[in-house]
Amino acid sequence: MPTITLPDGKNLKFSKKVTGLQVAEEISKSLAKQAMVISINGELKDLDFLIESDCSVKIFTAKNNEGLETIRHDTAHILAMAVQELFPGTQVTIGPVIENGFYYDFARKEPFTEDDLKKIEEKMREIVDRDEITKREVWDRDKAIKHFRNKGEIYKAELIEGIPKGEEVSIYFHGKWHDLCRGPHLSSTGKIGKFFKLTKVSGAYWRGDSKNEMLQRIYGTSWASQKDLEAYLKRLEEAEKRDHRKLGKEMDLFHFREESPGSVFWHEKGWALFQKLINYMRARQDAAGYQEVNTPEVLDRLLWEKSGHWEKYGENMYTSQTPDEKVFAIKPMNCPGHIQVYNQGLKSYRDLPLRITEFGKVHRYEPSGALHGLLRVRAFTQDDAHIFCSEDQITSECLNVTNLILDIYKDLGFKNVVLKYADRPDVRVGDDKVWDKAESSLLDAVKATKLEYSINKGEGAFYGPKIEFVLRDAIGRDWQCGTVQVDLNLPGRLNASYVDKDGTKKVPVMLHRALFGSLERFIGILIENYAGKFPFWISPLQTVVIPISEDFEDYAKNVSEKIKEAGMSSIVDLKNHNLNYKIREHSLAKIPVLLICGKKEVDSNSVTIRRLDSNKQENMEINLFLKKFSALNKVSQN
RNA sequence: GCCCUUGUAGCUCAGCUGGUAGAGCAAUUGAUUUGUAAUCAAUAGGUCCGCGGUUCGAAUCCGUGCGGGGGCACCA
Repeated sequence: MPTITLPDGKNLKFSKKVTGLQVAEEISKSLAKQAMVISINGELKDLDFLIESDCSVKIFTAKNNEGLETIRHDTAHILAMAVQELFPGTQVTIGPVIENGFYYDFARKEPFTEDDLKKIEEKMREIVDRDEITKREVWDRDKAIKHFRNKGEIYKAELIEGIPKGEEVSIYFHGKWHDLCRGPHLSSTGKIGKFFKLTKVSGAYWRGDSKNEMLQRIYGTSWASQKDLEAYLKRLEEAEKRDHRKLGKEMDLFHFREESPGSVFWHEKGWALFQKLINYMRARQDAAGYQEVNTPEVLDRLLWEKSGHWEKYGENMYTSQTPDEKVFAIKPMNCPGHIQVYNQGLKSYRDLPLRITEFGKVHRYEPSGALHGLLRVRAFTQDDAHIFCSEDQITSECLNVTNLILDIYKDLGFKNVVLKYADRPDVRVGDDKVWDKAESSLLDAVKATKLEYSINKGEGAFYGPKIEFVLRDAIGRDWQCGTVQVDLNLPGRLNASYVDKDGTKKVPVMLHRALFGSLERFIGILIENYAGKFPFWISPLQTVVIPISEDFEDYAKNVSEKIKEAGMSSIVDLKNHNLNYKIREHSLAKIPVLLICGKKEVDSNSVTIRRLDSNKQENMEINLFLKKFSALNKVSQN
């Protein structure tokens, strides 16, 4: 005689055992129709789960996340079903729900083609139409292992072997086809709907380990309605339009080429952007008490051996042998160089904290498959700094850095930032006591920001705990940029020291810190965030002056010169094209401000302003224009 | 690095089953002198990614190398 408590606190009494579906029917017919899954005391179950005793029940429809995820999970199942119907002999492995969709990994010799994807999709629709009934059975472990092994499903058999003893081995049937699965599932394949699409095929290692064989992964997306599906596909299209590789080419910012994979050839405009960011950073760091230095790009192998990089990071390092047969490495990091600068002259506790910064260009031999436009390169410029301090100064220094980072992100248009805090990994150097201190100091700094943070247990570097700064862009994507890491290792290894108050020599703590991370990467993110339409102050080409006809060329040139004198960038478009053409061209090039000069402007010593993405025209006296836009050219105006 | 896929003019792309390449835009030249998102015409432009093979003949088929793309792994 179960009594069922609903989320609103109401109780339903039943005279016998009931299924989730019956509970839904009791509430309303439409709910029963829309119901996807239920949860019993917080645990998700199938709709036909038989409720025997008192419990609290929630009923989920496609409008709930739980319902939507079940739809996706079911879509993954019918994908596997369709594949095995079309390509007998293909083994199924795992098929989880992921953000916006699902995938399923298959073991099959022949690769799936784009054409196969279409066929599979058709077959999936057919399976939905067949409306196969779902049935759940609990099997004996050994029976299940034997069953799948006999079927030739060795991966499934391996998965069952991995299920802890005592846990149920549940098998789900959709008609005759069945699969090992935890569930829950929809009551029949017809309930999934047809708002899905297979999106791509790729390789994926069995159990995510590159030592294992490679499986074929089919990705798909699945939604509660056609409208949702279309909206999602539209979002993908929008993201594609913002792709920094595409915009970089269109806007003539940079290019890549075969001779140096993963290294950027910056063009004039891209480099202007780069320089603006560096100049901005330089001013910010100056104000924050940093000293900027510059250290060699090529350093003797001996130093890298001493620092530990040769051993731990060697396979990612470029090396170079000189005619005298010495081996040098091209720096993958700036830290050893900065410690060498620190080591010049005796340091006292009065010198701490000592903040050394460098826009250092580093080279890392990244795996070819990892390269991705500006976001993952082999040569990049870090806005790197190393702060040498005492243990007591860790918290306040971390907090300084954090505040600086947040402020800088805000200036660049990113207001939504979350933190990730990572503590000691299993393999690490240093005393546990020192780790305790470092971790709590860092965590204090995290808490002091009052920002949302997550803890990544055991994900810290081998030399110390770290904070990572994740910013969210205009279309909701997350990017990891800045970082603060405590280093309990390197200063000692490279003999850094200071004389403390009591006259004894101590090893300073070193904080690694990057704000943007990599300038290259950050610019990639900026391009995508703004879709190439940068705020005025960082726009690489801020104004184009357009004379209406040849008669006004001198006037236009003069205006352009004045703009440059006022510290903004400007060109004059003297090409033999009409005004419409030029406006279109420069608008597509995402120039923020177009200035039109004709008779009217000459007569009144003015310009007519047309701003990007607006067809309003504003006439303004030249000096006023210069004054107004000079102000806009400062960061604080954004 | 691994799996799949891809490489044709400055750019975007076409080129069926093998018969030494084509469009639009851009460029150049000329005409036009233009008031807020494409004025007209002419001209020029290519080692079809590199190397090797099959073939009478390869952009096209095969092998291989390099690069790009999508994932996986990697991102101390």
